[in-house]
Amino acid sequence: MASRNLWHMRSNLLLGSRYWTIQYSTEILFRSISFRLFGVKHDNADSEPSENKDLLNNLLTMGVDIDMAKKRQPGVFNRMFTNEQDLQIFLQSKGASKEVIASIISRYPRAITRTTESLSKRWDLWRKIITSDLEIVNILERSPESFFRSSNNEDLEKNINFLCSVGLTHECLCRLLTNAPRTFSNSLDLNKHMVEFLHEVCLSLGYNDPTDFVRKIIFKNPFILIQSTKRVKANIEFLQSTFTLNKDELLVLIRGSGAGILDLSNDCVKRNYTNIKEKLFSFGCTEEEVHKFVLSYPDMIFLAEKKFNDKIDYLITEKISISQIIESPRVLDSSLNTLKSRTKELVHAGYNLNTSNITILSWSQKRYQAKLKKIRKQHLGLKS
DNA sequence: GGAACCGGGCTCTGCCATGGGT
DNA sequence: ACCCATGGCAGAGCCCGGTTCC
Repeated sequence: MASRNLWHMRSNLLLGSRYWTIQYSTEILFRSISFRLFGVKHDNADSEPSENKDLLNNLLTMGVDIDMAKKRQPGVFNRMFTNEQDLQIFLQSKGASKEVIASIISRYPRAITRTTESLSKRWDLWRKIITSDLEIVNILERSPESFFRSSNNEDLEKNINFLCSVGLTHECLCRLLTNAPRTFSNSLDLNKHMVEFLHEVCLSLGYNDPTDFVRKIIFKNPFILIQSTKRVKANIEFLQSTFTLNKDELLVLIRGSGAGILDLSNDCVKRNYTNIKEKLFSFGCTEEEVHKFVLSYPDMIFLAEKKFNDKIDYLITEKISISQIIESPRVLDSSLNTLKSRTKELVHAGYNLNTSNITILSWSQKRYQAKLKKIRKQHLGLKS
């Protein structure tokens, strides 16, 4: 997933500027909200509304991309009161760099409408779960909307209590907030709704410990609470009908290896699965083989058409048979680049992929290198 | 000792639509 | 008429290593 890979880049960019803080002065903390006395929309469309000048100047000084901000939330620019300077001071005190703050406001301008008191309270609630300010800054930089979209701190607090009552450990809550921060900006009702839905699914599948079920699913798939029940329901139905699973089999799948694919958009699941099926049919596989193949490694449904086909086609060109692939579905775990470099190295070392085991293609780097070394040694021994 | 099995670690935002409030 | 809060959607992998098995 491209967006997931970007995360590393983003955190690296942040590293350079994250290790500095500003002494939090109470004088600064309790500064009044900046406001424009005549903060109503100007009638004269030709001239820049004078009431916006302070705001625009402030934002420009802060390095905010005003065009982007205006495009995203134009309403913010018509407000009488905004709080950009206090927001900046607040975030700086938490260790956010100027660039990060500018990026946050550019992407989620409504952030400047929050009061320092509200921000401070919200921050403290997040700090109940996440132990360091910098980690929170990191999340905000990734996803400003998750923190700023709601100012309902009461619901946030109730959400935390609710998720605790579901039986999630502190560690799990931390993972949830780090990976799916939107979960905590959901209304309490929305989160409850999903948990109730999962309870129902659990009971309908004949498992009488719904709490355990929900805990397992959230552990396996921290993103589940930011999906719609409609989406999750459709995906469960898809799994059941496509693979004609009985209750037990479905239960094992969705709280195990299939938990992740509940997040995918329904079209995407169907599209990717159809592609897998057609691709394998084109090599003469039966429907039964396709089912067995996908169920043995459901995550392959994450693979978009191009990636899946490219990997299969590449392996075939390397004289690996389709039956070898469906016997070892986890080889598709590896990136195309890994598959390419390893097949080349192995062939060069005298390893016959067509007659030997191909699971080596998906081993961890450490194990793979150790094995490759032995293969090379063996090959040299045979030659001499 | 080496491979198979299997589970886990990382990891989800940015945009649009809509209903409610003023 | 406008803004805000919030629900929902599209999008789309790779790697590691502990334990068990032979």
